[in-house]
Amino acid sequence: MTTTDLLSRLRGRDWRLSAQRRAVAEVLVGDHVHLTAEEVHELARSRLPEISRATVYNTLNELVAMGELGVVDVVDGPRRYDPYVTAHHDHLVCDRCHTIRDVPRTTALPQVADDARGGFLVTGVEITYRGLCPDCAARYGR
Amino acid sequence: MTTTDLLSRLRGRDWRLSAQRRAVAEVLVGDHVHLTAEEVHELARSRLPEISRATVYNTLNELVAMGELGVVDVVDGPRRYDPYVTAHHDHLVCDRCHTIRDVPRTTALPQVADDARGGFLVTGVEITYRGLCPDCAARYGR
DNA sequence: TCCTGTATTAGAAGAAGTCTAACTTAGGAA
DNA sequence: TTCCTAAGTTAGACTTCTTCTAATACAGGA
Ligand SMILES: [Mn+2]
Ligand SMILES: [Mn+2]
Ligand SMILES: [Zn+2]
Ligand SMILES: [Zn+2]
Repeated sequence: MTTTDLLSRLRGRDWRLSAQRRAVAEVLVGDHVHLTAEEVHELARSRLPEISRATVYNTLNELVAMGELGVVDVVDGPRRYDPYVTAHHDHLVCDRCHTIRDVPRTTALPQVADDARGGFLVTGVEITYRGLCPDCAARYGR
Repeated sequence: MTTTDLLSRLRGRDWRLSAQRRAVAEVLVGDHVHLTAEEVHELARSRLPEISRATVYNTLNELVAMGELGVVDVVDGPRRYDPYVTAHHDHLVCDRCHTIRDVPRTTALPQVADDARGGFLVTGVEITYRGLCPDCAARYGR
């Protein structure tokens, strides 16, 4: 199953697609990618050397606000941006080296009990599994 | 049901309980509390005016490493510290004002499918519901 | 062409957390 | 008691990550 990629989705949007924004979008390709802003900047520069850090941040923030990009927060270290928003999936995060791995969401979506919701409007749910990646488990965990 | 509070749990530990550490622990009381380091510092100062920011951070980090304190990351804004570690529970986070509400974990723990785990050692799982708190929903949401 | 709002830029500024090096303290040994 | 040592504390510098600012560039419409 091929999911529509970020850049194609953006064409169908009312959003000016400048050279800078295109460079950012072109870099965020693939379903299992979790880049930092710094990595996006680095990669975008290889296409458009003069692109600035501010524009990268601006663009990433806009894409997140548009729902075209997800954010994964690793607690330690910079946020990561996830272009795979077309299907729900969860994340496995290594507590040691902060590697992220996608895992499909098999279980039914957990729900908040009505009596615990207390007027809160729930719009989404994130499941984060924590542990040690194979490398760190070998070196460290038992 | 009364859960044992942080300070009582710490007495049973091999951990020197200085005046500073006690001030931090005494402030982290209650089951539905999610304070920032800054807030902890502020409150601890009212008990022990000379306590420093470094000590507050040191103590919080140690308590987290000891498993006596949980961390909640709100994506935007500083981390929050959660003394309610005696029972698993999940969090409802307002995307607008970053208020956190505890919700009991009703559903069975989600599991990572064996074939997706790929050698990853899973030690925990966090479920975060996102949405709008009652106030923000009234002001913004539909 | 000119105008106007949007986009981009470099660098300053801000927020959050960590580190350093000096100082204090509390026990234990002598 | 006095001395010694390890652990704890402190102020403030520093790092990292992100946002802001103010100047400039650009693009599309009148
Ligand atoms: Mn992902
Ligand atoms: Mn909680
Ligand atoms: Zn790892
Ligand atoms: Zn809110």
